[in-house]
Amino acid sequence: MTSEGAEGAEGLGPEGVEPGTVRPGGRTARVREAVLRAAGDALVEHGFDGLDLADVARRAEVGKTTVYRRWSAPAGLVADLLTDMAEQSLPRTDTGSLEEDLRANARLVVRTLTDPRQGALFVAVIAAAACDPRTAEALHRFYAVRIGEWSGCVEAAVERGDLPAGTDPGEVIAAVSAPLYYRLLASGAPLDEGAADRAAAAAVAAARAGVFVR
Amino acid sequence: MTSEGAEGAEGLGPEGVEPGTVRPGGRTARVREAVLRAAGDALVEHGFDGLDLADVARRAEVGKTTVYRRWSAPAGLVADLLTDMAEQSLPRTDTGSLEEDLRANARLVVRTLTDPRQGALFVAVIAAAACDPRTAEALHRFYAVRIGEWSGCVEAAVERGDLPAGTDPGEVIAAVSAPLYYRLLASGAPLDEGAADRAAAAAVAAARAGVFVR
DNA sequence: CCATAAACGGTTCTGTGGTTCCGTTAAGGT
DNA sequence: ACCTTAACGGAACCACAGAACCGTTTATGG
Repeated sequence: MTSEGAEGAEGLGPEGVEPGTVRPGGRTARVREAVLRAAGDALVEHGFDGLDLADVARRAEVGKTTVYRRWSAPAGLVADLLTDMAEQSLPRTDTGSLEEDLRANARLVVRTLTDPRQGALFVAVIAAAACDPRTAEALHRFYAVRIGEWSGCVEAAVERGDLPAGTDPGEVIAAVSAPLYYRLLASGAPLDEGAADRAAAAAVAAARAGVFVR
Repeated sequence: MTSEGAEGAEGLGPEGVEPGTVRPGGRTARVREAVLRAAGDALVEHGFDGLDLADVARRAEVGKTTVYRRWSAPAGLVADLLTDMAEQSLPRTDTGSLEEDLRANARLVVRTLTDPRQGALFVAVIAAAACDPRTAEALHRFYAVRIGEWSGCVEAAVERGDLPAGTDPGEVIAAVSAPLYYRLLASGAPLDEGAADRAAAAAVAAARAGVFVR
């Protein structure tokens, strides 16, 4: 600390830069990975409101100071977890039939949401997003990625004249997921294969009717 | 309390009965009302994770001991708030046209969810439900009531042959709300009148196609 | 109208979630 | 290979959410 000219030193900004941004390699990356995995486990077990950062630190075998310093609040940790989840994408099916593709998508969503681990994780993550704007932002990005991944099969359907020209692919994909999430979060109606197939069929019917034409 | 034969007295169960159940009149009812109102305000302002029971007590001008005793955890308070919300229902429209009715419903939902107070309240309440099973239960009951209230117009449409026989009214109503809640909670897509009208149109198209026939 | 105890409410106490401090380890530039 | 300092980690510390205690108010049955 001998020759700093402008900002940075002490007392000027509340914090210089986010920790983990200047030296993101080696140890830092390893810590992040371990903490995010531990956070996922903790969320599955205790839900969002039961998320204890000290517990996460213990699971990750990391000092709790580190967790508090890098992610401050529970919501921040979940937000980071979400950006991580958005990166690891699963490949979509492409059968050449819109019904089939959307049904496959719907069933995948149901399988995910009813899976003991994944389902609990999604519920917790959505709870977190409903509590914190920055986490909500991260969640929106996550779904934008997921919707983008599956838009292809709708675009193909439009291409081959199976759907009206100008149909918004994202709207169609979202229309498939929406009823399933509504069951999960709001109505509590059962999430089974029948629900999945109905969701897909409803989206197809609406799309064919031109409801999603921009 | 002179001649109770079996349970009740002391030391048997951890707590005899829930406070507020034996003498629900007068003061108790007044307190409940004030606390629920205050809880609503607090939820709107700070969200579910920022819900502080002491703060609620202060707003309601009630001892914080009372709040802790009667509702124990924040989630319990929200659950009670939800049963209260389920009771005050708004009347639905009945224009005689399925499209019109569903569009009115969709627009009402959008108006509710985008209203600064109501919207925040719903988000907070859903967050609470995503954190606690008993609150989730209360939320499911709430939506069962709301869906039941609007089922009439679908039943009428079936009656007059506007929809296939055997169409499940609840499914149709849920199909209207689902995309709107999906936007609110998951995708973050804008919640405007266009979205409402599309949601209603999609539900109608799917229902006409017989997707919701039991 | 009175007696009983249900429910309320102020105060005090405590466990713990989160912060601060400071020494140690190891990225990353030269 | 070496030096600077970003980032980690243990320990002591603190504020406050939530429980426990006990006296006061007031529903409710007779």
